[in-house]
Amino acid sequence: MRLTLYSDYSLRVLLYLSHKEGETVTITELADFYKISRNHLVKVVHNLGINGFIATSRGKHGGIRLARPAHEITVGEVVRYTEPDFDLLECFNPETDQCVITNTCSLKSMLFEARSAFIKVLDRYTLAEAAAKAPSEFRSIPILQG
Amino acid sequence: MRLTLYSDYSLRVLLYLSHKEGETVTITELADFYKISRNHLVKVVHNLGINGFIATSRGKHGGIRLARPAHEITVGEVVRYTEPDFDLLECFNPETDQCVITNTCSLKSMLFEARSAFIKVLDRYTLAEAAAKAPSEFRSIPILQG
DNA sequence: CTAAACATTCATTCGTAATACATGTTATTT
DNA sequence: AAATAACATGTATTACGAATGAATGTTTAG
Repeated sequence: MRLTLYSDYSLRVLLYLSHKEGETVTITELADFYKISRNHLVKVVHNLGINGFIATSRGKHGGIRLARPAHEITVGEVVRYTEPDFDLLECFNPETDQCVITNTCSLKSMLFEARSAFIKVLDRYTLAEAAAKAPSEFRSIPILQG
Repeated sequence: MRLTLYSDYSLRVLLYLSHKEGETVTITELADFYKISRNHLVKVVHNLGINGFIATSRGKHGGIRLARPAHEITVGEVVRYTEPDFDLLECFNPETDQCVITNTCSLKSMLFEARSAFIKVLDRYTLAEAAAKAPSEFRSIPILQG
């Protein structure tokens, strides 16, 4: 279970902008700071603009900045717009589901509930909080690797 | 955000065995019932055996059956053993993390908490419950597709 | 001894995330 | 008006790992 690097990069861009709220930042500056592919960031920034998280301006002295205050944008909201999907099981997508027991097993609703719990946590946190130093780690339940 | 088909198939195998608790079932029977690749199931079953979820017996009249009662095996436990990892962000794996802000941002702890909430829900449900008909859907928080 | 079953390893396919590239559009500056 | 610096947008390529396939080994019942 992973988020895409795309979501990861999207959050990093918004975090950087949160630190410099109000200022205009260029993609090149972001790529240099994070030491990641400028080409990939181009797409990430483009998408963030389309979804209204950032305001973009072209031309000389152009760049990007947060379109809304950092304390009004939740992490959950961002992730919902950047992840391609949240289809945990085959049966989550009725278009492609071919499982023969979809109608008689309740795994789907269990995973639905788990997914909701996941998103709910992320909806409680804003970019402003994420940009602050981590207060502690919430890893109360250890994850075992198979 | 997805689980692997491998985890999906693992759960399906255990669900089938839950329905036939005590009986011995062959991989071929499972593949026929679910109409999925027998080769893939071979691996799934092998892994479930290694991790103690099922008891396997070779030779004529061999097969597999649950190694523990269905009501004692939680969905969360299974998923933890079948998913390759739960590394939601690059910074989740210190071995490969190259993010330059890992130490000053708190996204990691937020995602940790969300992940714990996710697993916690799945730890509440057993295979016995999953094998029963779904009572309802818990989809309280709608997921938007980017 | 044979057949039926799982055990185990290796090889291949395939989807898609990740990346790279090329060209277009806009706006500022001189 | 021209040059430049920035984002916009679409296309192509690469790379990784999940998914699948195949082959051989081992065990057990009859």
